[in-house]
Amino acid sequence: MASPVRVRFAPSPTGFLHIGSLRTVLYNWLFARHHKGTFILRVEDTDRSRFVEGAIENLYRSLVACDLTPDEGVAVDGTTIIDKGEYGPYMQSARREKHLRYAYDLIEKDAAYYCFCTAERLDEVRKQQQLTKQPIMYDRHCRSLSKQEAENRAAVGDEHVIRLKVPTEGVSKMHDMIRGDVEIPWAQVDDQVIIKSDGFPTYHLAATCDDHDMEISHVIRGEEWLSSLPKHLFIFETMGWKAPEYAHLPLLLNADRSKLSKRQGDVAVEDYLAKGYLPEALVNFVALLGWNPTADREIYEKEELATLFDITKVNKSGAVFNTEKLDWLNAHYIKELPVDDYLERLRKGGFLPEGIMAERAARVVRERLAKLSDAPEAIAETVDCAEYPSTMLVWKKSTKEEAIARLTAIREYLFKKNETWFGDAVGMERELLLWIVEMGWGNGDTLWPLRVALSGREKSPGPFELLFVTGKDEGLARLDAALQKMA
RNA sequence: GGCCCGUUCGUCUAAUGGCUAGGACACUACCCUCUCACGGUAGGAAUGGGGGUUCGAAUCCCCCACGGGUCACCA
Repeated sequence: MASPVRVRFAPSPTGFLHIGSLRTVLYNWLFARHHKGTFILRVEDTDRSRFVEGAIENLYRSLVACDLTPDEGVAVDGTTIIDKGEYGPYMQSARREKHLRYAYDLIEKDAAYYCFCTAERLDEVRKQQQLTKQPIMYDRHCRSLSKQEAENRAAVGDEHVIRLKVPTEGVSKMHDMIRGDVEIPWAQVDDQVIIKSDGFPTYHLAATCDDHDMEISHVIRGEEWLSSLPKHLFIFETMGWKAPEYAHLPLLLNADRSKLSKRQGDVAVEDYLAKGYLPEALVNFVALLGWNPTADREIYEKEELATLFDITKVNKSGAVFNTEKLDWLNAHYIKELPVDDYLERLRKGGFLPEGIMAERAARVVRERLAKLSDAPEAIAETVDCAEYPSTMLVWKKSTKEEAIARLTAIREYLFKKNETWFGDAVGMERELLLWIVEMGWGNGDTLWPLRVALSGREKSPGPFELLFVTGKDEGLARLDAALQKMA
């Protein structure tokens, strides 16, 4: 009689979807799908000072773009933010009354207390602790206040917070699905503020209460939360609630192994998407950062990952976010796209210049793209004939006279073809190669001048592909220009 | 600094006591070839160090080193 699996992603609306968060989202999503459970989006907006306008819409857009749309919770319908599901509200700030009630329950159960210490006093205490090299913690000054006195002061309007009254000795024993058993001495755990002086709860209270109320079965989150697990478990225990199971994911790192940060490159999913990384590639890549189902494959679809997913097999150590491999994966996905889909994505991303030649060039350069944003330059180089010296037209093992002869003959040959003949690069190649053999020529001395005449470049796509791009008239014009140069 | 977590090729990883530690990216060489790209083949490249346990250790235990996380009225 296993209870249904319900997992959540609970970001604070402070900006964009971080690439590390994408992996957290993905693992939650995979876990939910694997267990036929529900994936929930809850927005943790209890710190009003950090709220960023448009952040939720932005975040949600990234989730949708990666096809990781939550089943339940906060959603964006057009331009309005709505709740989807029976466990709302899913905007944490709207649950404030509940949090407050739970905080008073905790006081009732002698697991929390009022604290009237000023910021100045707290600063002073911290300074002292720093000087004497003591652990930096709240000195529990208000913990000994009588409940009656504290309540009176609070009732009179004395500015206060509510702190958790954690045990002071022994160890907190925890279990993590990835790391196994973990123990943290209570002496290391602070009397954390759970209700701020503005009356809003902090993460520790809000997240645990909401996880309980929303019947979250498994909490899959970043490793940075592991050290505060004792507090969370303490709340579950004193409230008499069944705690969810926990999995703390290893962090994503910069190349220098520090925590992945903005300083060293893009960290926003939207930035990667805007640069023309395909969501499929991004998801595939990020899934394999910290976990791998078989060891001898790199390409996986999301659905397949979901059936294979095993949270207990996730690595314990952080993974460097290495863009080189992402590029390779993305190039692979670009090559696998159906042509129409490929062109459509280029167009949507703003990477496809106007014009029939540009579209033809887009087909030709596809295999050279690591990301869609590479397309405009590649297309331009294929469409435009560069300025070049006449000497470039001569193949290394050939002569100017031979180049002129070949180009003249080719010009004549192409002149007799109709426009549709140029629409089939593969057909052209077959026929021209045969013709070259018939004429007793070599590929190099023929194709090199042809290709240079069409591209004006040492390096370029092949001559047949270039003819496909230019079409008949432009192709002939470029041959004429080449012959002119050598005249 | 206290506490917690971690440590397999440069990077992502596989191998949960038992073949010469496997794959991928990147790199190099070769092949294909009119150039580039694609593709193909091959190659170099790792169990942080030291002690144990065991017939046998990347794998289990201990110590050290190193890295990361955390120590807010932020999440």
